[in-house]
Amino acid sequence: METIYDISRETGFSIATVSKVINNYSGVNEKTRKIIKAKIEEMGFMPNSTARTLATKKSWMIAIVFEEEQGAGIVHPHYSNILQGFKQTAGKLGYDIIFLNSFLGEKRLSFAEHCRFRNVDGVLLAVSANFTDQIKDILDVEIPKVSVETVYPGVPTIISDNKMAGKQAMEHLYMLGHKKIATIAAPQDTIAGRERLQAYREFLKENNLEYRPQFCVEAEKYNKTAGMKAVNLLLQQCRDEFPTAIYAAYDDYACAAMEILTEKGFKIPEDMSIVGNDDLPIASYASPGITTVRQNRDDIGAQAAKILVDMIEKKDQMVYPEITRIPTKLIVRQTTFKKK
Amino acid sequence: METIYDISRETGFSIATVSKVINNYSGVNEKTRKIIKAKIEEMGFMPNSTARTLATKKSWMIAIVFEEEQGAGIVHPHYSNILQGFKQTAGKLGYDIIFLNSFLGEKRLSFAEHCRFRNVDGVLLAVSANFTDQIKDILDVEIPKVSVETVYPGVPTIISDNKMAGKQAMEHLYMLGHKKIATIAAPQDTIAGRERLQAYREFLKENNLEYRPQFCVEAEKYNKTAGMKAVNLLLQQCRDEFPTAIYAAYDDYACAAMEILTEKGFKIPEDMSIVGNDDLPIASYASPGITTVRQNRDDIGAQAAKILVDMIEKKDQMVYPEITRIPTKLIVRQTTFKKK
DNA sequence: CTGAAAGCGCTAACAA
DNA sequence: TTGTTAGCGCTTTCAG
Repeated sequence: METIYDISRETGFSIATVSKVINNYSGVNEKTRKIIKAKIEEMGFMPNSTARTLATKKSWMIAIVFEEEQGAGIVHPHYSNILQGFKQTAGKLGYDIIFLNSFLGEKRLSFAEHCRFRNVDGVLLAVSANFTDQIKDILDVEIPKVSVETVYPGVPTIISDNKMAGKQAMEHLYMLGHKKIATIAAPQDTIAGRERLQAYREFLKENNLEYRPQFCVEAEKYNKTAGMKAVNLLLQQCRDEFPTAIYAAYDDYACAAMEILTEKGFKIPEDMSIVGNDDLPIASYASPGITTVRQNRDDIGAQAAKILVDMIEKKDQMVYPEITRIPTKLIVRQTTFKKK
Repeated sequence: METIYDISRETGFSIATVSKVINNYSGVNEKTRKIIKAKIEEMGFMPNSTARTLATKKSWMIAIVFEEEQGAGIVHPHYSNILQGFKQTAGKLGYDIIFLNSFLGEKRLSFAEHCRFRNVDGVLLAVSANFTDQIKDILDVEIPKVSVETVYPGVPTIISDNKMAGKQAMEHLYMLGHKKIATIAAPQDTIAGRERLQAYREFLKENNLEYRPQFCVEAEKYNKTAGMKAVNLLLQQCRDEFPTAIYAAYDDYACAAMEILTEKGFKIPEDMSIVGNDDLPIASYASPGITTVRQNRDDIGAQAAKILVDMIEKKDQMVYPEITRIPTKLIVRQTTFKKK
């Protein structure tokens, strides 16, 4: 592998000057710059990031922390899409992404230790609230970090505007003429869950619609099984008077509702309108396609990258927004119906 | 940040001895080892991987190359699950995963250049055939690499046993009494597509079932839209005589078939049995759940990691299997039915 | 505008 | 068993 010494030797200039042209520094004669650049090209020289990092204390690497549980982390479409957006803009800003393992060889390593070991410049926290225990050591380390999905004190968080999401879903249903709208809420120990439910209640109030407790159930988890349970409970609670529409605060719940209702002889959307939330792949795969509120995951990732890089590069103590909201968007498909 | 110099100063031993205990080398008095270890613990010292890499030429990093197109790469459940498996076993073997960008700052960088820049020890190619152009420069670089999904000459490939998959699907259908089995083949410019179709034809032959060309269509891509097109073509071709079962070589096609057939008044599985392939999330989400052949992605990832690390660590020119097959498994759900 | 030299933190001969 | 020393490839003062 060529080094700056090779370039130096071949061109007759010192390694210092070579280094200067590599880094596009000023204070180099245009002529010598040309010569050196040509030689670099000719020899196919590529700088060594390791040596550079050792000298500058800057690795141009961002660590990313995921959960490693079944169905979560990188294999979940929500996170992988955020990562995609993050990676792309971080890349354009010059940073590569490194995945932190909780192992270093056979030895267990905390995420914080691992960050130090690898000299990463920043970290992206992409974990749900119930993973907090395993990353809390990282919260104390002084390195810049941002979070998506879960809010940690002192860590700028980039997250969907869940209130907007809930409102968009409700507004759509209301515009279609629905007044008796039930909801399957997401777990209330997550922000998304709380805010979507809050939006539901606020919408009712603002539009002088009655809030009926029996129209409101909470799923225990973000998955279809929990959704099934919640739907069954809802149906049981509403035996006397059915809603005409459901705002399912997570697409899996919408999916569960469709399945159960269809089985019970309901026609979707004629007998029951359903709006999901998130626009997971299943929403468009399902038949009929599920009307839902899309999270702009690309943008969440992109904003997270931008803010993180800002934090890394502007060492000055400027303050970063504790929480950045990314707008959501209603996607109308076939599970919602104009009430006659 | 503490360095070995700090440990050296505090304990009175030289940095060489400190280094030796850090690396668990022999030739250090047990007593001094204890002392040094204690001090390391006390000061919370953590070695600096950058300095280590510079000195040893080994980064303990594996690069991973993904496609960056819509719906492919990391956001596709197939790849993200493989990555999950890969990451886990690579991690236990001491390696971290780094994502290569095609950018270094504003400058475009080839994957090969990027590998050199980052001093990675090996690379995992996780791309489909139609991405070959963009990675072919990496094929020439001398660094160890493995591939999943696509076969490149000279690169050990770890991939599902697609023949087994096709056979398992067909056998299941045959055992249920089906003789008129159609197939929706996956693109024939991919190995998976070719092998699954081959298995279909071989199965027919081995069991003296007639091969009818009109029972066999090929989708253009690995997605639902292509599946829809293929299914419509199939139905058109079979107007005279319908099959009683379909082997859809990709779950999206199975999904498409279900949707179209249901709409046309078929009852699934009573009127038509369907077996998919891959066990993507949609297969279990769908209602009825799709019987399919599962790819063991965890294992693909794990094997890939093992082989790659072997290649990295055993410099000797031992030969690695050009292609490693990972067994598949039939997952019976509700879209297959015993023919009366 | 150019270059000499120190240093980033660690490893690995080689001496002692 | 321990320590000295010379790098690894690059950046960065500071002289010239």
